[in-house]
Amino acid sequence: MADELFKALADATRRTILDELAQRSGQTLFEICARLSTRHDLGMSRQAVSQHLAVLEAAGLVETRREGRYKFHDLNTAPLEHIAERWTRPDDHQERRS
Amino acid sequence: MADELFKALADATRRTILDELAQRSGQTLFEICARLSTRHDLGMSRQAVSQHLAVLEAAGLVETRREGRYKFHDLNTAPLEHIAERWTRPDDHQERRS
DNA sequence: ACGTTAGGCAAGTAGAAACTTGCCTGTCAA
DNA sequence: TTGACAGGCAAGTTTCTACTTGCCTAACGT
Repeated sequence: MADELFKALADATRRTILDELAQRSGQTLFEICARLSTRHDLGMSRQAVSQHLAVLEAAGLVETRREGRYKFHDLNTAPLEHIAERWTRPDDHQERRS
Repeated sequence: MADELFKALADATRRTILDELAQRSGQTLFEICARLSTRHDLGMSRQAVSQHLAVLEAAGLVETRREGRYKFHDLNTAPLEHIAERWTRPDDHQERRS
């Protein structure tokens, strides 16, 4: 569960996609592809971006809604909020396996 | 720079090591190895743990001090504090490449 | 109806991780 | 000063991950 979040954040391209959605949420796959190509120097296939979005969605960082043939991607920052607390407030995260 | 931080957090074993140091900071490599073996089910070679610690240190999450033949590892949570802000306060992180 | 546009589904490949094994260096205690 | 202890370095292996290529489905416009 937390694993997918950290794995999703581990890739620089995925973090750039999050940046893109932070600036303009609700973009389609093709829009994101176009913006990554122009604004950043990421020449990547549509498939690559699609797979990245799938990883981000599995981590809960991106939510999608379909409308006709369009699929819009929205940023969800909620999973990011409590990352630090795991180690800054260690009492909350002790493993209780008794 | 930020890349090393997210890469460091991507691995579950490394996050467990951070948990361990959050509970008891200042442990040596052998102490961490022993505790990972007993408290968690991670049967790993000393080398593996050592390499994980190197990654965590490169990310700034662990700081070390040598005393004689002992090397103590301390947790540093500072790099964790502002992770979420990159996307929750997007204005602060726009790429300014003129 | 037909071409175009938006997106999905494998299967394959190249490179990067994680982990191991073996040996080597430095520190301390007896 | 010799042996045990704490740790480091350098391969090598295997597993995972990012990316590509090729084809396929669904929705829309004309």
